[in-house]
Amino acid sequence: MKRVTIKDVAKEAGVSITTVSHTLSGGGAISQKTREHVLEVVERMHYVADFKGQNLKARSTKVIGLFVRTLRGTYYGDLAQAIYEEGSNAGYGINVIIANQSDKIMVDIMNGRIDGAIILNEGITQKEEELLREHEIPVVFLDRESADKHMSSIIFDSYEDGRIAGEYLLGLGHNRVAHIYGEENNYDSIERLRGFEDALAKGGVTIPREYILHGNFERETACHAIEAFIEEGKYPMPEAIFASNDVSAFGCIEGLQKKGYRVPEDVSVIGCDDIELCEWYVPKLTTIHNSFSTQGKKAMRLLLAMIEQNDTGKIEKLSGRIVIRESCMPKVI
Amino acid sequence: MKRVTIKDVAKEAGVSITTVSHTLSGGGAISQKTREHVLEVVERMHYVADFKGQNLKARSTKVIGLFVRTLRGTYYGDLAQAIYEEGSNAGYGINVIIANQSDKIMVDIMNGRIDGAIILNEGITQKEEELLREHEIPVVFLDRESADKHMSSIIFDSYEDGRIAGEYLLGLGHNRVAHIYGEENNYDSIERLRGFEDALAKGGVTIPREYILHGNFERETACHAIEAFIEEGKYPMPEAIFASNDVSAFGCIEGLQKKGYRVPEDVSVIGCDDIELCEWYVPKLTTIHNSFSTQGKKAMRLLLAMIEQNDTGKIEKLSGRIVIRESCMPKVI
DNA sequence: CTGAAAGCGCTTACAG
DNA sequence: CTGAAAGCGCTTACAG
Repeated sequence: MKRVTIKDVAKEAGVSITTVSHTLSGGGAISQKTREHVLEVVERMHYVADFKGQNLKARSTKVIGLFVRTLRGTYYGDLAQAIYEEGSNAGYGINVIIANQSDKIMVDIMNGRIDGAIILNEGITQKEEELLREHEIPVVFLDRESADKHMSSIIFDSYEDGRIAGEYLLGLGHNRVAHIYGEENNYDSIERLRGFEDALAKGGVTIPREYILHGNFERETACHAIEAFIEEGKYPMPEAIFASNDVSAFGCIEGLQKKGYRVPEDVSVIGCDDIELCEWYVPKLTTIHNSFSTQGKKAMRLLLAMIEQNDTGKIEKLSGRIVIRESCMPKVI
Repeated sequence: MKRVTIKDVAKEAGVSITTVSHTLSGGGAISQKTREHVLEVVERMHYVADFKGQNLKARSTKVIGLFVRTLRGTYYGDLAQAIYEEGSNAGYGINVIIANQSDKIMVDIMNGRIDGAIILNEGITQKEEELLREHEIPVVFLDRESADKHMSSIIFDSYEDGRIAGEYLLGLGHNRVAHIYGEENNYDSIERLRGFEDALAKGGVTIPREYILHGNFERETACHAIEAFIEEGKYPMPEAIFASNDVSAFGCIEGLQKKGYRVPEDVSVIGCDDIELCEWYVPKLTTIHNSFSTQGKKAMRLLLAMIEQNDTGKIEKLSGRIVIRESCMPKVI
């Protein structure tokens, strides 16, 4: 790589580097004539200030980091896009950093390359969280509830999602219901089931252990789980199923159809998240809508408020809302 | 933010910053005793070397940038993931940078924050491309054919994709075929249609202008286009349709079904790309498979070869292959 | 209005 | 084996 430095520009223009720096930054008084001349040379030499040299002194890098474990799946696109848009408006760039190992992530956060971080990574330990806190690095978590002077969280109210699903199925008259559980030990999986059970309990319905199948948030796993349940044939078919996310709801429907059950005529299925595909699927999926772009937008705003206004961090929960489509129907009596 | 610098560590450990730097980098001989002591202090103070200071001198940042216009859609996840994995193995981090304006992208590339770039952005002009070339910045393009000492391209052979689709439909006996065109002025749109037409021509089939509908790579647009075509009712129904990508194929199928046509019994539909959804859809979509993870992997390898081995850039085309599922069937005579 | 100089946090010959 | 010093590419008081 051939780098053109401020020195090269200064020499070429016949001025000091101070003058070049000032005309570029707008700080300091420069005569119209000098300014124009310097700008002309800068343009001609295609000079771009080195990021590292520039920010070594100036500190703020005006870039924020979004740390994720993967970019696969439909969520991340919406999330990242919203963060990007919100950041751009405020003059910040966004770097999406894909990383698994939490120790490496910590280095990336703490090595001064970014002004703040938005983190979606359950692998960050309690200890590492503490470190972020000590070093006063502005952070917003998307997967846990932590707040401090420089730390915020913006998460979905998964308990509420489950509660809404339970209430809806109950209202439809179903009382033999099943659940496709999400990823093991995942916050959302746990909360969605908890909310679901609490809602059902209010209607006097409990959900037996055998009716909790494991979908791991995956289509295939969910499909196999429901097929296995049906093949076993030990328990009567549920009238309705709440799947912990849309993808596993699709898998569940696929399994049901393979075994000859119609959705929603024989079994109602409700999902969670409301990914784009819900609208295309046959039957169109009834689900609980969670807006990832809202999450991204709010996360960025919170982060910016901490960085620029020195605001104190906080925890915000986003509520889902039900989107009724075609995959559920009232119990036929 | 509270930054712990190498100076702080040196003072705390009672050694020079040279010693701290050496024990951390492994360069220079340090006694076992000093090394352990320094490491202990580093650990205790949670010292992480500043990225900017470190690389200002050392030049290489060991991070490569992936520049995209958006992260929405299913392609980017696979692409970014593959690049990430390939880069990790070689000790490189990856920063996905979402950006639209090509001038801003140029600054991000040229300001020395990355060692090389993988670019998926048609907005980069000829002039800007020239600039990259002059500055000898290692770059691989994912959306154009450019090669130079430090510049490579790795693209899909979209002409071949179209050709395969045409040959397949022809083999099925169809001779009244339509096409759902992709995005206007897009390289892939153009090439896919060109390959498709060439293949058909070999079988003596031409595709009239009226049978080229505009889907813009979008589901809804494709759906409306085919519905409008049917409503107009001026031309006989095509026996088979090649959609420029899978998403518009889904839209096309949806439109056909709305109008009472069955796929593939009444009309065969073939897509292009082979996104995950093809496997789930009803009917499962026959399509041309393009592997975005292969593209990402190869792009990263090419880039690394240019950066580390000083290899010369080159252009590589990836061929698609047909994946036959359920959305096409032979012409019934 | 302009420039010499100090300094940001690091690395790296070089001397001892 | 250890450290003082130069230097990476910038910015920013400060002097003139």
